[in-house]
Amino acid sequence: MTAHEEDSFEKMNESLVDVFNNVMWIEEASLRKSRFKDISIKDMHTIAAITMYDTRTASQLSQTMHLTPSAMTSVIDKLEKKGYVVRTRDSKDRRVVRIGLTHKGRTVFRAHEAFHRGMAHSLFDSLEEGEAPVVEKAVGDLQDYLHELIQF
Amino acid sequence: MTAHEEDSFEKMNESLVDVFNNVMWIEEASLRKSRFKDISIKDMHTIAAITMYDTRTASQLSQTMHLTPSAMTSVIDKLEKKGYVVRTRDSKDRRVVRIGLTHKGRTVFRAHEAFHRGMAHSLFDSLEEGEAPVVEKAVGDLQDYLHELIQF
DNA sequence: AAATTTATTTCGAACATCGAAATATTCGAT
DNA sequence: ATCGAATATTTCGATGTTCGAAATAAATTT
Repeated sequence: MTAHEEDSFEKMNESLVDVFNNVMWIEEASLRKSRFKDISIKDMHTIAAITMYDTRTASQLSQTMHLTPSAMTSVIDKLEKKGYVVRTRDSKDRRVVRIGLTHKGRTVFRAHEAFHRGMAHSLFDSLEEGEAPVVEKAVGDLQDYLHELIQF
Repeated sequence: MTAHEEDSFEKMNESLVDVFNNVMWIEEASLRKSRFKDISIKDMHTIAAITMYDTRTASQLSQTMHLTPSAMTSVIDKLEKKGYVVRTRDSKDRRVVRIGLTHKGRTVFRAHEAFHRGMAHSLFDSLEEGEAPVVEKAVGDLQDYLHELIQF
C-alpha cells in the first residue's frame, strides 16, 4: 500500500466502524418515532425474516435469529398478541407451526425494506458512470468475507 | 437508472442487508470462540467506547451506548468485576467516575479493532488502481446519510 | 405398537434494562 | 460562607428477555 492508499484505508475503516456501531440503534430510534412504537429492532428483524407473503416455521426463525426455540416462542407470542404475525398449524405435519405476516406485519416489513433502500441509495446515488460495479464488488467481497468467518 | 444499474443496485442492496443482519452475531460468535468467553458484544462495544489509553465518564458511556445511567452502572460493575476496566474518581470533580481499560481490557480493544480491520480489508484489498477513492466516497456517503437520519 | 425423533411450548432461573429514589458532590445566588 | 438547585453516579424494585430442562404432541423407525 502506498502512503496515500494507507490513508484512504484508515479513513474508510473509521467510517465503517462508525456505520456498524450506529445502524442498529438508528433503526431502533426511527422505529420508535414511527407508528410502530410497540416493537423492538429484534421484532422488526423477526418480521423481516418471515418474508412478505410466505411463511416460516418457528424453528427456521429460531435458527436465522440465533435464538433458542423457547426464546423464539415468546417473541412470536408477543408479536402475535400485538397483531403482527399469525400462527397456523401445518396441515401436512401437524407438529410444525407456520408463521406468517398479517397486513400490519407487512407494513413493518416494508418500513424495514425502505430503511435499507435508503442506505443503499446513499451508497449508490452519487456514483459516476461505471463506478457502480466497483462498489457492488466491494460490498460483495465484504459479504463473502463475513460468510467465510462463520465456517471457522 | 438504466435496467443494468437497477440490477446492480438490487444486488448490492441484498448484500448490504445480509451484511447488516449478520455482522453483530458473527462478531459475537467469534468472541465466544476467542479467549474472552465471558463478555458479550455489548460489553465489547463498551470497551471499544472507552478508548485505548484515555478514560470516559460513566455518563459519556451511557450516552454513546444508548443506555440509561443505571444500566451503564451495572455493565461497568460487571466489566470491573471481570477485570476489563477500572473505576477512578475524578480528582477535580469527585462526582464523576472515570472508566479506563486494564491490560486485559486493552487486549479486547485490539481484538475488536482487528475484527473491523478484517472487514475493511475485505472491502479494499481486491480494488484496482484508482478504485479506492470510489469506495471511500461511497462509505463516507453512507455514514453521512445515517448521521442525517438522527437529526430528524 | 413401542420406541425414537422432531417441533414446539411451558416453566423456573438468570440476567439486562428501566425509572424512581437515594447519595455525594459541585455550583450559584444571596 | 451557606443554602438550595443542579449534576454524576448508584441502589433498588419491577419488567422483560433469554436460556435450559422438562413436558407435550405428532411423525417416523424398528
